[in-house]
Amino acid sequence: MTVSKAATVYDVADRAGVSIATVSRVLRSPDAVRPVTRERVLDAVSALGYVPSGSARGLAERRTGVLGLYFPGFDAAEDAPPLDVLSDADAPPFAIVRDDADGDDGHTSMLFLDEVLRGAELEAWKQGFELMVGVGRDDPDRSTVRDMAGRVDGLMVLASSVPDDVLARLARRIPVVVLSGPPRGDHYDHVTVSNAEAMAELTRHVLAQVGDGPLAFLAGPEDSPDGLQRWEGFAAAVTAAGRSLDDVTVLRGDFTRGSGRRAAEELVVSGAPAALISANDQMALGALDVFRGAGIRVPEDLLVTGFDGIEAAALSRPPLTTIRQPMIDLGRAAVQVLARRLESMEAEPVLARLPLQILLRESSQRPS
Amino acid sequence: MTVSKAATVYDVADRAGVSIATVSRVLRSPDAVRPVTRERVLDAVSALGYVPSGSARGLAERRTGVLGLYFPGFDAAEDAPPLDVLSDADAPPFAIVRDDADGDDGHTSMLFLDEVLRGAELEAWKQGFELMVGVGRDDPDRSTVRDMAGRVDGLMVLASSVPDDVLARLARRIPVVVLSGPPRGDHYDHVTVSNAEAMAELTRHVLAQVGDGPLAFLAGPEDSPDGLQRWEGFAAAVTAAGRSLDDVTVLRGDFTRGSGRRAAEELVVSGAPAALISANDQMALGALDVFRGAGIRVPEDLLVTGFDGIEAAALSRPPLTTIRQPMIDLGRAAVQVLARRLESMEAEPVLARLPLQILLRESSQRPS
DNA sequence: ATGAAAGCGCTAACAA
DNA sequence: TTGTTAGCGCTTTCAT
Repeated sequence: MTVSKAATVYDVADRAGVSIATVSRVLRSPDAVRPVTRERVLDAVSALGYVPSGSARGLAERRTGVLGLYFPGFDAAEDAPPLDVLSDADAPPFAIVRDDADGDDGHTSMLFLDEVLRGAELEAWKQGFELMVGVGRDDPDRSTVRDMAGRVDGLMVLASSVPDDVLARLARRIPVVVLSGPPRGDHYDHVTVSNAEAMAELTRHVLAQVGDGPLAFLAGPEDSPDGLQRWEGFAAAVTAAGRSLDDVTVLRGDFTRGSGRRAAEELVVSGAPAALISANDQMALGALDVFRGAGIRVPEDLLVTGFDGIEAAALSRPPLTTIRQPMIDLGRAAVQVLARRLESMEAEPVLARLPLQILLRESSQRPS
Repeated sequence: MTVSKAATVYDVADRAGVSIATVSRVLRSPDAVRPVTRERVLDAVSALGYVPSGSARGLAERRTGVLGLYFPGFDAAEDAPPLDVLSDADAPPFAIVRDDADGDDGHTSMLFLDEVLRGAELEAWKQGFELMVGVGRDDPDRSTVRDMAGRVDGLMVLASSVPDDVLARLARRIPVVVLSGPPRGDHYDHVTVSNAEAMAELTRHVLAQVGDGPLAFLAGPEDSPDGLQRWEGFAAAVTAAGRSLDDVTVLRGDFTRGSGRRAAEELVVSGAPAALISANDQMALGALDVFRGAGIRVPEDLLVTGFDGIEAAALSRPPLTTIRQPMIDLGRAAVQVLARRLESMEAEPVLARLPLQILLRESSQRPS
């Protein structure tokens, strides 16, 4: 644990017998320095294990080279058990668990965020930025995101993870790009996807098979913008096909597997439709479970589709047709937009839309 | 895009009619300031949309309040397609894909890192730190991790993502904790798991069922420290049971599903053992596929176990017994260790070992 | 309770 | 090509 009190430019300059300006030059524009001098400086640098202070640089340069990515909070996190590695040193090296669990809800939603993060990190690296991440929690004064805003050159904010007023304030200091979700005014750049259009297309695909057989839609919570857009896409396709929405059985869930199961049970009781369009995968998977149990065959008796493209959707039986968000590309795109913005603050606000992938799988293909 | 040139303490001080020292006080120790004054300052703060500069703070305070997390690179990333959102504005809103893919290799390994990250972020938040993330890539001069080191108060490094010399150098400036993987000397704090012990325990569990029936071990690549530790745990349990390792059929794979399949095919030809212990889940899953195809029943004819606890292991048929790394806790523990270290540089290096979870599932339970 | 002033470590004019 | 020097925006003694 020998952490010496960090060498500075002065130390390096001393040791190399040059001025601090020369040290700085060697690091930032090596060619502006005579090779011999440069060598001497570099030697001093490695001898002292010198690493420039990001804070000092940031202050002098008036830019940090860091981009911030801010996520909505995943509830359960706050009350995670108070792990304490340091005290229980002699814990057993393993624990045995009989595991009969069947898939956890909630957990999965994170996977999307992970992918966005990966995309953002990749692109940030390509563009020469570092990445700082933060998660929105029930922070009374939103201090985290504000702290972040003070440390980064630009901020990427996922959907509704930051309330409007806070966002507006941060945007006065640094550029902000809003990711995924409905546009939030023309003061920010946006990167999003065409939820409604893709859902409409998928609905057309289903309608083409079921003709005017009975339809059910499994909706998300009322306050979900995504859920709403998906419903709108569905509704548009249905009406465009000359059918009335009154014929459609609309069930409301909360995006969890459990709520999907409950909805399906209702359907089983009231008589199964020809197709069930779900606003997300989790609910569709829950429904699939129930249908299997009830002896309703998918896709022979009933077509089912989801939305999101989670991994479990590919592994279900039958594999679930779904629409996949290009999460990695969302992250990458956000960084690109931000990087561009950083170069020209005057340009018009951007609204980039990324294409969704409709993954046709067995659950929506009626056997001919 | 109205990004004004960021207000500073001076602006706030002017507007509130106080000195910059008072502004600073209001923000850092509000009680040291008379309530009326404080109000006046806070008003100015929100009127101006003031957000303190992290760089200036970091410089003055000599600590940034940021922790760094550095991952090994996931190869394929570098040559990701050169996405360009800004140019193709009128791309179609969706694409239709007939998806018959059966599970992708490689991708999954990332999930672990994601969880570590989540744990680290959670704990960083609890401890009042921000988190910066970086991925190790084939960076000639490792500039990314060095940049990070210059910006953070402490660094968490995953396994072998940073070469020894670089690591040693960074550790001269800031505390470093090494996560998961074999200890790398006593200059760093470590947080890791007991690979070998857990594998030994799992092996005992299997041995208890197969008696002295023939055993096969599906090993990872030779140069994998994890793979090695797992083999050692297995070997220890086998010898402790009074059996010779010469009886064991050892197959070598590369941690991919494909290599698991190939190994299983060999086994099918040469005659299946009573149990197959695999060094990771992917390979075990590949093997499971082959056995099913060959009409070998798991667990009736053959027990199979994996290692890692990936999601697909819970969804396979039969569900795969495996050992799960406590990835979230690894992340949390790393932050805890780092935070502790930041308070006392003199304390002895820590080596924290987290317990693994042995998840017993159908694939290793011979029906009685 | 508040203000004045000295840095924190670096970059970037400007001089030499 | 190299050195001198004035900030960058904040925290923190030390006075008052």
